[in-house]
Amino acid sequence: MERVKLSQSLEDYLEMVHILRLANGIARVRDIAAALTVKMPSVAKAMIELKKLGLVTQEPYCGVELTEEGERVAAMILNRHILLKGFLIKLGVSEAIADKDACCMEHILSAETLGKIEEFMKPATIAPSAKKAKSTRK
Amino acid sequence: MERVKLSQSLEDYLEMVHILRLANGIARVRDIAAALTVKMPSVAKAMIELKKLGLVTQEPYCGVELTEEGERVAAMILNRHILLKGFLIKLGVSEAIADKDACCMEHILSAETLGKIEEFMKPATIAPSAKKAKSTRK
DNA sequence: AAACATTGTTAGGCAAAACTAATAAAGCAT
DNA sequence: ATGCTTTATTAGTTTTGCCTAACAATGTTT
Repeated sequence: MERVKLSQSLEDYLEMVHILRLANGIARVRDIAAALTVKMPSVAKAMIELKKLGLVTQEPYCGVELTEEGERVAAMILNRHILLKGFLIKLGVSEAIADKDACCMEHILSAETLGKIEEFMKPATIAPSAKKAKSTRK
Repeated sequence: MERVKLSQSLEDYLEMVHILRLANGIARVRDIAAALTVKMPSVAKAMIELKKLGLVTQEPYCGVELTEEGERVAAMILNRHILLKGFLIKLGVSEAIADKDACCMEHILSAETLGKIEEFMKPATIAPSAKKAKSTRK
C-alpha cells in the first residue's frame, strides 16, 4: 500500500479514465483530451506518469486500462467529486457550476473537511443512527 | 476598472501583504516568506509581478505597500477567506484545518458558489426575506 | 567606524503542465 | 493494396512558480 501523492492534474486524468471507462467501456486518448479540454500530447504525457506510478496500463495505440490500485484511487476521487457536487447542489448551486467547483475542490480539501461534509449530507439518508450508533440522537 | 486575473499564487501573496499590514502595520519580504513558507526570492519575484499589475508599490529594501486597487482586491480575497473559514467551522471543522482549506478554496470557487455559501451563513441575519423588503425585523 | 548579522535582490536552474509541429501507427476507403 | 483520415506518440518550447547561491544594502555591535 504505497501512498502515492498525485498532483491535481494527474488526479483529473485518472478520474477521467475511470469515468470514460464507466461510460463507454474504453478510455481513448482522444476522448480524455476532449473531456479535459487539453490536447492529446498532454494526455500522452500524463498517461506515462500514471503508468510509472502503476495506476494505469496501456498497450501502445490502445485504450487506457486501470490497474487494481488505479481503480481504487480513481473511485476514491470520483466519490469525492460526487459527494462535493451533491453538497453544492444542496446549497443551491446550479448543477453545471456545482460540477465545475466540485472538480476543483476534490483535489484540495482535507480529510477532516470531507468527513464533515459527509456528515452534513447524511442525516437525511441515515436517520438517527450512524455506523456505530453514535449517540441517541443528534 | 481593469479586470486583472491573478494566479492563485499571486492572490496568496497579495492577501498576505494585506494581512501583515493589518497585523504589523508593515509587510516585509522576510515575513511574507515566512508566513507563506516560501523563500525570500520567491516573494521578491511575486512582488515584481504585483507591481507590474499595479497592485503594490515598494521602495527598494522597504516594506511592501498596497495601491488603492491592490487594497480593494486584497480585501476581497480576505473576505472570501473569512467567509469560507467561518463556513467550515460551522460544519464542524477544526479551526486550523478550516483555515488551511479556506485558503485553498478561496482561489477556486465560482461567484455562484460563494454566493450560496454566503446565503447559508446568513439565515440568522436575514430571516425569510432576502434583499428587497428588509423584513420587519433584523 | 569596522565587522558581523540581517534583510533584500539578482541570476540561474529545475519541475510541472500545458502547447505546437512533426512523425508514426491504425482504420477505412475506393 | 495503395492512399487518406483519424488517432497516438515524440520532440521541443513556453510559462509558472519554486529553489539555491551569490551579491548588495541595511542595521547592530563593540
